[in-house]
Amino acid sequence: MTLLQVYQTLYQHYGPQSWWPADSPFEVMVGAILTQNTAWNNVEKAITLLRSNHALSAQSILNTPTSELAEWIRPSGYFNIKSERLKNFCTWFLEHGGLSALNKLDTEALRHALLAVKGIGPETADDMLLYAFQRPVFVIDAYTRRIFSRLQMINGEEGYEGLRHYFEQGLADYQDKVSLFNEYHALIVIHAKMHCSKRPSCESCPLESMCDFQRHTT
DNA sequence: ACCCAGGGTCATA
DNA sequence: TATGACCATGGG
Repeated sequence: MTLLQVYQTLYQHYGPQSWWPADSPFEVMVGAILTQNTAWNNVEKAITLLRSNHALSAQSILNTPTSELAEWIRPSGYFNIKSERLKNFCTWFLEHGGLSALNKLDTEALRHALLAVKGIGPETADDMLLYAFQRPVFVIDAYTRRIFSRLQMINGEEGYEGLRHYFEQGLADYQDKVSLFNEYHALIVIHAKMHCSKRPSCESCPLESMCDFQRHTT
C-alpha cells in the first residue's frame, strides 16, 4: 500500500474538499489558532463573531482589549489562552510586514518564524504554511497518526518531524504538491470524522480492506 | 453524565 | 526526552 493509493481511495470516495474554509489567508491563520484541540463547528461561531465585530484583521485584533476579544472567541473554547495567542500572532504578523513581506521568505525560514510565536506549534504552523501561504508542507495531526498506524504504514510513535518527512518523501514524485497536500490532509480529517474517531464506525469505510483496526482492539 | 474535538505550553523528573 | 496538568466550549 502506498501513500498515493490511500489518497486516491479517499479522493474517489469523498471527492474534493476545497479547503481551507475561509475568505482570506489571514482568516485561515486565525482559524488555525482557534481550532487547536477544538471542533471546527465551534470555531465557525467564533469567527462569525469576530467578523461581526470587524475584528478579522491584525490591527483590529490588536486594538481590541484582550478581555473583549476573549468574549468574542468564547465559543471556540480555551478563550483566555487563545485570545493571548491571537494577539501574539498579530503582533508578529505586523512586525514582519504582513502577508506580502512574509510571502517573500522561503518555506523553511517562514516555518521557523511561525514556530517562534508563543501559541503556534508544528501543526498550527503547517496549517498556515499549506493553507494560507500555499507552501508544500504536509500537515500531521492525531487523525493522521491513528489512520496510518491502523493501516500499519507507521507505528504511531514517531515524532512530528519524522512523520512529516515520511509523508513528504513518500509523495516526492508528485507534481503539484500544494494541491495534493491540501486535499490529502482535508480528506484525512473528513474521513476520520466519519470512520476513525476514537469510537470508530467501520461499516462501509472506504479503507476497510486495508485497515487493521480489529486486530488492534481485540 | 461522559467523551471528544482540525494543540500547545509549562513544570517536573 | 517524556510524561502530566492545564486550558474550556459545544455536540453526540
